[in-house]
Amino acid sequence: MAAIAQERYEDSYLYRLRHSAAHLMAQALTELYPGIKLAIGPPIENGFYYDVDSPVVIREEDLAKIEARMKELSKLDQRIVRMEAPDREAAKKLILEETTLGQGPEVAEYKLLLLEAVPDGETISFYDQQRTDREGKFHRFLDLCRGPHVDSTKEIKHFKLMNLAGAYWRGDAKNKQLTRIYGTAFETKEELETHLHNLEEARKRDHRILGRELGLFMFSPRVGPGLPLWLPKGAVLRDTMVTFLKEEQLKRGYEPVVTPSIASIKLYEKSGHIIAYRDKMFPFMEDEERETYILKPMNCPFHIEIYASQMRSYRDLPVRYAEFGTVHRYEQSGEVTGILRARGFTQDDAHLFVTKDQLIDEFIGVVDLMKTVLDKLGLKDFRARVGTKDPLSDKYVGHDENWVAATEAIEKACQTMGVDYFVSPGDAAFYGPKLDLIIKDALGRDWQMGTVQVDYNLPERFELEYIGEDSKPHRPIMIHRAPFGSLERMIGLLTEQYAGAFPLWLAPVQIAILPIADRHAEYAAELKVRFRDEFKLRVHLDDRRETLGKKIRDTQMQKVPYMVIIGDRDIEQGTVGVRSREEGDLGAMSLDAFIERVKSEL
RNA sequence: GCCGAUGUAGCUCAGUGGUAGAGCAGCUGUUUCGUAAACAGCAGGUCGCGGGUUCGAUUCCCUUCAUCGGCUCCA
Repeated sequence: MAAIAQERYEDSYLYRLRHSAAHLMAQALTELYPGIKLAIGPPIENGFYYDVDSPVVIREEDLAKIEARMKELSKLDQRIVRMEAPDREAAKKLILEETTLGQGPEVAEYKLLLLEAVPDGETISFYDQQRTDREGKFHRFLDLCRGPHVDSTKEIKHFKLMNLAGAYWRGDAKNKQLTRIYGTAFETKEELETHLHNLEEARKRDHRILGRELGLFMFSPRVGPGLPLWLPKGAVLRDTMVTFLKEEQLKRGYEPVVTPSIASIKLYEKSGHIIAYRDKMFPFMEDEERETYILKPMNCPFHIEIYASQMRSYRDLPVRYAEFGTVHRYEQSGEVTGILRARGFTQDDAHLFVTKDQLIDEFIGVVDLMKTVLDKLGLKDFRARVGTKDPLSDKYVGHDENWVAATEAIEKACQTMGVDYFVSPGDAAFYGPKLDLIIKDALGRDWQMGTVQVDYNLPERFELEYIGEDSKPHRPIMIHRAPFGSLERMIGLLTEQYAGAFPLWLAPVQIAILPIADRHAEYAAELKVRFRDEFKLRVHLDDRRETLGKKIRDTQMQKVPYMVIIGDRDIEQGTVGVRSREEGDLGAMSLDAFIERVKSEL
């Protein structure tokens, strides 16, 4: 690949511009909301934000007012000047005396905390927005900041405040929730408009909208939030994906298993989920007279029971149990997002029980399967994340030495497979480190998709064993893996990636037959049977009494890959009029030629 | 769960302190058509649910539920 030296976003003018726009917004906020406490205001991927602690509630309708004041402040052509504090004490003095603009030391609350967090030896810098008014009076807006910034507020011309959100101080839910104001800024008006236009376009690709329009899935308030109902077309899509993966897994030595949706609480006491996962579980099925049952949030304990049901020899390993297992997790109400984040979903789950010596190879095998899956689905834009333990959290189970060994195994497998990855502390499962595939949705949000997790802990808890060559019992290692992650999330994401125009092999309806007039319906119906039974294609016959133009329009909006139009000429000559979703009218061709074309694309 | 916003017909959206409209979809009839919306008529809504203010609430207020954006958390 050509090595074009590309400027990092962090080093770009745009990045500085957005950072300065955040400061400009802070200045406007300070004027409009006396007593407001500024926290942090960095540039981000598509703009910037500033977190503030406001004495009055800031509402969406206030954004226009803030924006208007920013425009005025921009035009004042304030010089943006970097200042460095010689030491911590001087910095503190500046914060208290200059950044507060006479509003009292309490407005500097967060800035003082930020100052404490600056490591020793690092330069403490401030950025000042300065101007002298007509009377010769000097004005400033000073903010503790690493920078860098643009030279004048005049440069900040093309910006827009986007939305409001609550955001916890330092990203910790235990801390106070601040008000975050998001904005975006660009160098030119055209770029800003293009960005806003792209956002509009992205909304049209939203899987929740397309899911309804294309008849894939729905939600019902009588069923409950986050519990999708799969409609016929969505169910076909699921089946298609399941069939594909089952075939791949069969080639790779997986064995199918099937397990129930609920289990006795004893199973989860044994697995440790009851402690680590309780707040994510649906309410327990409790009854004084009977045993308590739990709706399963995970499949692993069931597969473990199957493994543990008999003596295992080292000759049996690796054992690979696969199940499309439907699980239910009580996600917090604010985090349910269509089928990307549902409360009931089906994992393409499997658990591999391996010896220590097999771990790397098996892990490599899983990574290879994932590559195959991503390739088949046409997903190219993903990142691989190695999730490791957060050293500050106590939510994890298991011995440290196992965590270290498992993490090393994952990294080694990635290196062997040539997978580019990044390490992310705190993103491990509670029972072990993992490799996750991260993909962005239409709105640019990251989603964790496929996952591979090494687990030394559950075999320990369940006292799993196999008899080794030495005739002695040994503990197997488990690998949890789900190449899709879940059918729901993967289908939601694919819907957005393809804007609903699924590739031929996945499309719920592959071919629509459109008879032109009633007299062509009988022939069209025969053709439908042939497409379905002889050529094994998913076909829909549109025999409504509508004009051809109407049928074409409706079919196109349903994103069906091929339309086959049947009129007098076709019946006489044994042809079909073909229209492709992407290429439009392809004219008449023989049925054989059309089938050949379709087959070649599958 | 938390912060902000939204909730009117199946969908997209108007609208008002005096109990509601449009387009598309649906139904009926006419049209039988060659590559992105034929024509006409009809029907369809406890204005998310509950409470309050008021002579009167879909409209104002409160509560609650759901949804959307974000935070936190996750496949």
